[in-house]
Amino acid sequence: MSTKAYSIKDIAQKANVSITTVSFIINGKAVEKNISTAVIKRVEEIVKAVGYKPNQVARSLRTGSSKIIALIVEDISNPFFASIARLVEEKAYKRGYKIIYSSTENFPEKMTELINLFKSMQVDAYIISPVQGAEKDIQSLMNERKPVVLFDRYLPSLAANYVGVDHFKASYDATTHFASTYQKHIALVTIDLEVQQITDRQEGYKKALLAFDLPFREHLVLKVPFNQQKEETVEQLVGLFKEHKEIDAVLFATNYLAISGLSALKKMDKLVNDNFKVIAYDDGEVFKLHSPQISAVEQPVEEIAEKIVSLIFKQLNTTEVVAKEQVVLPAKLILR
Amino acid sequence: MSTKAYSIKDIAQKANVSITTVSFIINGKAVEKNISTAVIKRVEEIVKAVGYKPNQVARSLRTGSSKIIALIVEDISNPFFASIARLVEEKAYKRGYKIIYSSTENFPEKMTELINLFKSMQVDAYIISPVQGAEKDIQSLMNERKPVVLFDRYLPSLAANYVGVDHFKASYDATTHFASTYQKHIALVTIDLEVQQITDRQEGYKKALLAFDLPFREHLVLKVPFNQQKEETVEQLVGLFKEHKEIDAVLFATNYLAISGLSALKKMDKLVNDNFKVIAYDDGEVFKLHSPQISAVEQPVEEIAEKIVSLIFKQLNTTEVVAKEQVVLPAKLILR
DNA sequence: CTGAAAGCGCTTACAG
DNA sequence: CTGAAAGCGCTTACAG
Repeated sequence: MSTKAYSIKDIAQKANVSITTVSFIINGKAVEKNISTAVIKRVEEIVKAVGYKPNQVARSLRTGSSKIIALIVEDISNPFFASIARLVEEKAYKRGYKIIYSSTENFPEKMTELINLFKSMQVDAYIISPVQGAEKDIQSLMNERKPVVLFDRYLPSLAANYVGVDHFKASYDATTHFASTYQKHIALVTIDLEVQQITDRQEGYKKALLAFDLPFREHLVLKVPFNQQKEETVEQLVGLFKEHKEIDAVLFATNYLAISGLSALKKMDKLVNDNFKVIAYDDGEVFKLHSPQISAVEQPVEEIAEKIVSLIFKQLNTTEVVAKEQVVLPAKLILR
Repeated sequence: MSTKAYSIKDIAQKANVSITTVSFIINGKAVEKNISTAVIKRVEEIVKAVGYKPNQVARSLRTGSSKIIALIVEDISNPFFASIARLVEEKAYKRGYKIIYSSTENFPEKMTELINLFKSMQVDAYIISPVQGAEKDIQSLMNERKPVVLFDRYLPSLAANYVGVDHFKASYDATTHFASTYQKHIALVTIDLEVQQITDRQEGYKKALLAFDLPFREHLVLKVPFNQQKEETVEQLVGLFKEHKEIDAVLFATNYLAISGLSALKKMDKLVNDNFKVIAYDDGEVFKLHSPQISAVEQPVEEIAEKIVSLIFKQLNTTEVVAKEQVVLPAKLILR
């Protein structure tokens, strides 16, 4: 039963040629190496007959390339990351690469550990949604000339490839939409992380208020602690809405904050309508099926994934140093 | 800049010992092998100083173990699979294993290809949500004594480890709930796959009707083609609800069917209430935030993941043949 | 047109 | 208490 896998040696023996010849043939170098058609045919038939697959581990050890790409995100089950994971997998697979993933839960130590682990696995390239404090680790990867693409979060101190969304514009547009429909007390619900893609959203909100001569009111900006339990966030939001009855519009800076927000409203029996408008971040079925439907800032997942993969393979396909690119894609404001 | 990684040889040289000694020390066999404390200390200090990490690829080639577990599902971005992926990753990571994933999109050929690929990567174990027609491939894995755990879908012809949910009981209970609140025309919306976990849901529905002396009406069961576009499904559902105005309850057999169903209702401006009840499959924020809230059959994701991982490691931790287990967990009917 | 041999970085049976 | 050496399964520079 327990059929030991065939090795290149077995094939060579069966075909009565050297393993060199077999290697050339299975690697498509037969013609280049002037192997006779008779030999090629004989070897290929044996390969097919016994179902021989070259041992990738041995190949990796010899070539230094594993055909594996690491995907490091905060949480693979987050719908945004799960979608990216799916699309990236599909695109990489077509090019003969597999994806190995891991979730950092936003811990820099976990990030360090993961990168070391992946290094020792001779992973060929890295797609990373970085945490604050991962700069040295990522820099070390780049020093070793490993293809790296950061996404979602930007690390300003790092000259790295990056694919993300224009969060400033997204929240500027969202806030502008509120202001242009004469909402006067626009709240922003965000998290207390000092990372660029979050602060950008706050800046966009501020600047849009300014453009409409609306005052920036500190107390209308709620910064929810990162990693806080949902129940607690809902409580905080109920508090905010009760305390500031003048609020007539809310922009939520993340998907899950918007979900907590809608839960809070449901709890309070408060309706979303022209006197209380809502825009969520990242679109999803939740928002489409809500009554009324909820407007949302949609990140272009397909384009993000495509860009990530193309940047990775641009590096993988050359030994030269490729100029770093920072790609910022527009989000789409979907009004409902 | 491009610092080549240190090898065991480098460490041995620096420490003035053989690579054998270094190997024993880094593998925790120093005491067992009676290495002197002085040597141990010297080597450990050098290892730490240069940040040496053993090359996993070389180790894999030598030992035949990669410390990688393959996760093969239909679609990693499906929330159910994404949650499982997350939990399995976390649990495996704690035990020193990493997860490599791939989506089959329900194609048996992709499944075959993936398994061959993973074999050549010397993956240590397999967690698979199988497609119909993958029996031989999975059997070949088991013949090679690779730990395998199937989940979500059961393949009756295979004596394999399996973790899943009692779908018969889940839909029996859901239908019973409808019947006991005097709904008379209970529809079932399912897909046209002849896999056990789907047919079980139909059987549960049928048997529950029978128990309440309700007739089984063919035209109240809609079998949506697998892989059909959402828009088309919504149209079909609108058609069903319009044509059969007598329907007063609907059980949806999957998460996405329920979402299509709610979209259809929204489109028709038809409300969910005591005259038209709905139960969805797999719980989620969509159902909690819907107005009114939607009842749902919830699969115990945490328990499923825990059981999968424990079955995998039971096999990984022994060389003996472990008796196969079929674990069927109860779903939870959440009434709202 | 084809092959012998070195070497990728480890682990481990064997020897002393 | 420690080391020399074989070998895991490949690829490739070199030789003929």
